[in-house]
Amino acid sequence: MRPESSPSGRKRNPIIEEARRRQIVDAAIETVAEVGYAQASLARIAQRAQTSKSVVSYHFAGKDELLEQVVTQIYADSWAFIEPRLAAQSSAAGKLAAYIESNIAYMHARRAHLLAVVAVVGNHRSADGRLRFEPSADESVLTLLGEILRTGQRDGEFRDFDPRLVAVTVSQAIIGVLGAWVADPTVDPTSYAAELVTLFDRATRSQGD
Amino acid sequence: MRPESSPSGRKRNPIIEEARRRQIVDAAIETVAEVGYAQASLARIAQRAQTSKSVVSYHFAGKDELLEQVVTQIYADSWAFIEPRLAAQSSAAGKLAAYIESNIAYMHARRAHLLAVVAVVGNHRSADGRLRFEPSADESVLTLLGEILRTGQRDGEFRDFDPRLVAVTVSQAIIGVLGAWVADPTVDPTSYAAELVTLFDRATRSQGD
Amino acid sequence: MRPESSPSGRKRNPIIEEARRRQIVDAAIETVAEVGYAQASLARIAQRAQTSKSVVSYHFAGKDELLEQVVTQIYADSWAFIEPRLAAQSSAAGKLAAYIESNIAYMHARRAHLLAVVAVVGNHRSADGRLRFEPSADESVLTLLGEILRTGQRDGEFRDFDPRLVAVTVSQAIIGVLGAWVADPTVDPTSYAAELVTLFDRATRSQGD
Amino acid sequence: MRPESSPSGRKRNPIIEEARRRQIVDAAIETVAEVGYAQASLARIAQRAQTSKSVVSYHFAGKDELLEQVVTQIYADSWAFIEPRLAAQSSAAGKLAAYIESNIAYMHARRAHLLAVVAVVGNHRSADGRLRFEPSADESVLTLLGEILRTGQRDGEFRDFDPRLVAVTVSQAIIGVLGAWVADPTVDPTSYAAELVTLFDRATRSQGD
DNA sequence: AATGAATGAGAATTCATTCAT
DNA sequence: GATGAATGAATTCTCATTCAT
Repeated sequence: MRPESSPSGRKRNPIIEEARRRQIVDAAIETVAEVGYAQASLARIAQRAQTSKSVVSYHFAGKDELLEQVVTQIYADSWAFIEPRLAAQSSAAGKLAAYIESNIAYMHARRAHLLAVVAVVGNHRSADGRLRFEPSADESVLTLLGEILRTGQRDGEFRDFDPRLVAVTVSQAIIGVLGAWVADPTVDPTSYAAELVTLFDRATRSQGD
Repeated sequence: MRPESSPSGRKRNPIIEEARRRQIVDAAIETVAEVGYAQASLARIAQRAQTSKSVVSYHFAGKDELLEQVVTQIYADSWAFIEPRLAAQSSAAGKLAAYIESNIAYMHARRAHLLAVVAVVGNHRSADGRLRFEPSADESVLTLLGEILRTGQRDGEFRDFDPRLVAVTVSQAIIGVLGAWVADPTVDPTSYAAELVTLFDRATRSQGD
Repeated sequence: MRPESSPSGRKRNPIIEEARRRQIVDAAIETVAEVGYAQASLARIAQRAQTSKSVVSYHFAGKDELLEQVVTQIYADSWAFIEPRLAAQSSAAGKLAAYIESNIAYMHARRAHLLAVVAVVGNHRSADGRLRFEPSADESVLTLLGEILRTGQRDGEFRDFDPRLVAVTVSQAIIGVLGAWVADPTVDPTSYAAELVTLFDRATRSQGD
Repeated sequence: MRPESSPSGRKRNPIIEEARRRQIVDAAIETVAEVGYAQASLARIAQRAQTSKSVVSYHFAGKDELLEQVVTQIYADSWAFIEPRLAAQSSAAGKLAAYIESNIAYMHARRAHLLAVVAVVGNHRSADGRLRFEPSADESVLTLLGEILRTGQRDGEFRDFDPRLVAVTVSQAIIGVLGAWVADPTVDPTSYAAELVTLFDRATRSQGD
């Protein structure tokens, strides 16, 4: 439950404290990316962070909190990258394209982040045995995509389809492209992203366009 | 999801031996589906198979071989279901639709198989730390889809696109639909499958059609 | 949870199994007696039993079950010693004296048992933080003593007093004598037991006697 | 429960220093009372004292010194309560009754103190593994009781018995009454104390009385 | 063919203590 | 005088595997 239980507020020395936490979270990301979820022990994470298990335990309530931070941090980072690129587009089709391309671009530059989120989100469970995070694509992402798609339909940009299905499909397609690149580094995610944009453009735009 | 034969595995008393192995593999599938890859210990699997750990160890060289059998068996089963449905179609578009629909239909009827393959394929690693199976969509599936798509392009059914990208996207879309259903059982995979067929039809067919 | 989870009944090889469990319980008794409850780790117990921690974990579901066995076994052993001595007496006063003397005699011959029960009963707690056993003197003992005392009152052997208070006092007096002996080995529990019998005889017998 | 003065403990800034120490000792008492000796960690004690572990470590040489203070302080407090009540009695029988009643009255009003002393005295050990305090009833108490009893015997108030045995028995009886109350709060320690006085009166007074 | 017993490695976590500031 | 950060030892427990029978 966080270092000590100081009577007053939350953090005590935000400067050092937060730096250390970040360093450990980064080590956790790299470790999970490299050896996978099941093999990512606190010992290994600590080793990569160049500390001992107890330091990790000091800064995080437990493995659970650490792994949650991994996901939370990656979600926040990626959203900070994607959001302005979305905002720069006015049409629904433009936003959809920006979403696909910025997502792929972000992860293309951060291979470990990609592997870590996928691994943690797909495996991390609470004590009751249920997955702690939404499987594969998180709910808020689907909501966001759903809104873009629905807006496009209302404005006549897109044809009639089930927005949730297409949202799921877009999400998975992005992961697919990234997965193909991870499995075979000669794959170019950028050009695949462009192909994906074309593909979904055809799949979604209304007849007349 | 994978065209290949099931065999391998040296036998001792083919008759009883194989029954026992099957029973244990089934228990492994259910266990992984229920508690996830990381929590699926031999003890838990043995418990569900109503035996003891040593029996499991006796019939399989180790946990590795057992989990490989899990994937191998599910690939074989699903291929036995899908293959005839593919063969019944003559056009590339028909084959593509049959692929999508039969894949989803198979897993729709076998939730545990779906969860188990995804979990094992995404997590199981050899001693050197590399994934034992191709991540998310295995190579032979992509090869098969790729051939269908290329044939369709050659025959003018499909427009010009990167067959590998579309193969990856189709594969992932199927997983996406199934994932949506697992997360929310009110989702109807059959109608989603139909939507997916439409979506990819639009995305792939050549201009004039 | 016991070794494995064989499909059939409880124990598998009662002969070896039970011997090993007994050996470990004995080691636990000696360890707790020697180093106290808080310092009695599974490692230390295993060491004294000339095995490894994992053997202990194999035969007992956990430290909890082991320590419960410690208490259960000592209660059973001591009762087997005391019961016939109680039965040999017909009067309530005789039974009371026999109870005091046989209790002290039993523990006098088994110093480690005495120290272990006291330590475990006074310290062992369940996850919710409550003591697992009745504190200091267990309920069934008080019930038994209470019945003897009440019988004596009904038959006119004993004066009028609160049977529960006297039961508690007798119980504690026995522990006191044994504690005095443990702290100072020159104390003779046998003669103290005799003194105690006299003391409670005077304290309980009805006026006229 | 123990005639002795509280002092010791080197001071730095007597005024604030001593207040802080007292506060921490109180927190230790409550913690031990609530969770037991083995679970009373410095972290938990600090938490209840609304500070951090390092503050505790700063004010006390270590956990050992803190727990010793717990016992010392309770002994001093209880003696301050009991002593005047003893002094008010002139006869040995009166002093014995006053001892029993004031002891029970003190602890009746301070449940946490009772639980804490019993727990610490029965468990706390020095590095060599020996109990730091005399087990269950400490020596000075027995000496005091012994003197009362011997005086009573010399003056003809009490019959002939081993004063040490009776001292031990009285001590344990008091703990027994308090233990019964702790286990079952409906028990009334005051009336049990009165019963105890009667019981020991009968058990100790000389024949003719 | 089958299995109960054993085992050592490694898991997460808690602990009392120290130290630089 | 006070404390946040760090740390290494030790805790219980689970694991996959091996072996004698």
